[in-house]
Amino acid sequence: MTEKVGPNRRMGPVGSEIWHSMLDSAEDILREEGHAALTSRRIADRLGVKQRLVYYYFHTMDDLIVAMFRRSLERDLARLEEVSKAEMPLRQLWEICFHSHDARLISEYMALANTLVDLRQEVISFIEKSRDIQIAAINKTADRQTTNPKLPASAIALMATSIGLSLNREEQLGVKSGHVEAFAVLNEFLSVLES
Amino acid sequence: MTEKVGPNRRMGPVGSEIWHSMLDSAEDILREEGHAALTSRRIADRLGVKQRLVYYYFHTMDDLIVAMFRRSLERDLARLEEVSKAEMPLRQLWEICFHSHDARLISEYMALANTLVDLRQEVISFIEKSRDIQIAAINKTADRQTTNPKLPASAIALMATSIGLSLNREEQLGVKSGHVEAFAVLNEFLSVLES
DNA sequence: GTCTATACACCGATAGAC
DNA sequence: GTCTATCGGTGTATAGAC
Repeated sequence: MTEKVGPNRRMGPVGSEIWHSMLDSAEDILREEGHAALTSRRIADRLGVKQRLVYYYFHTMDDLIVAMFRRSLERDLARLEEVSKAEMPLRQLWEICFHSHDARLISEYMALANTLVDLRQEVISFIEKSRDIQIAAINKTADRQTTNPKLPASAIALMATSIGLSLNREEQLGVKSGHVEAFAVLNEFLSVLES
Repeated sequence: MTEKVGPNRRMGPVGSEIWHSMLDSAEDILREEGHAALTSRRIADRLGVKQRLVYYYFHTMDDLIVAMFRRSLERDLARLEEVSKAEMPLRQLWEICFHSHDARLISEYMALANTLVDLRQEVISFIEKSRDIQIAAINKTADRQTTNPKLPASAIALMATSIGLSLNREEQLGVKSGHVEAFAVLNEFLSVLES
């Protein structure tokens, strides 16, 4: 599993225990201290190892960031797919969308994606895949919709996700205006689709 | 207008021409190259002056960032207030929300606000003020709403802004799923409120 | 697998001259 | 108002030993 990179640079195995530990630490740093603190030295410090070791497991810091995002992306998609097998999955999907994501982490990834091309590709891929899962779930309940005219499933998926993101973000910031009201609207809509 | 800071540090006038030029450059850098490139040296380079001068006009880089955000915040709020004087301002408000903001710049500010306390305060203030303006505008058209039950203005404001943000961001990323459909839904809703 | 040691670039911030 | 000069710190990434 070891791999060569530079002229004299060996690489460690992908997916090993310490490989995961490093991504765990990186994620904690990104969430707790932000992108400016996400450095190879601080990751190593958290684990009690030397900085050099980070570069044994990841070619560059950019690669580490992409690997970190892709790992959580795969976990999230697996969860969405699992939940959407249920008879009436919309409420659970909404719970995942709203509760299981850290708004701060998301905003850090979004900013990083502006300059990191490979990460941007992963972000796009995640949005498209999760939307497809949501659309399929919403379509299961299409005949229960009472709005006139009926709303396309893709529009519902996009709008619900958008609102979830903002509610999440604003709650973390401490903004409250409109939140109770928006929750009520969404709850009513969900009740119509899933008794 | 000059002001003292450290023991031997003079400060330049706030609001002068070069003060604005520096914020303009900073904004360009943030939009085009991201937060990692937003340094005093690069700002100076863009203007053809020396790095030291940036610290003549701003105490710290954090102060510069806050000043930069506050300046655009004030411009935006003034525009929102101006537009909302119209008889039927909702379409114009929506246009501003959707078209006049650079999604990339917003995401950089959001990430910076995670770690920069003063910036976070400005962001919160902006969200609350702009929401209040929107709510007032929506309330003007309350009697035209046909949904049952009627949606609270604060919920409409939050939801519309959220969807606008996401549409904007996703269009810039290149994601298309659900966009045409969501636009149609919003357009229909706007048509009901403003013939 | 983990380490020491190191090259080299860049950053924030300041003192003080012109 | 703008400059030269500089300090101390931190970052990425590599070579090569144990």
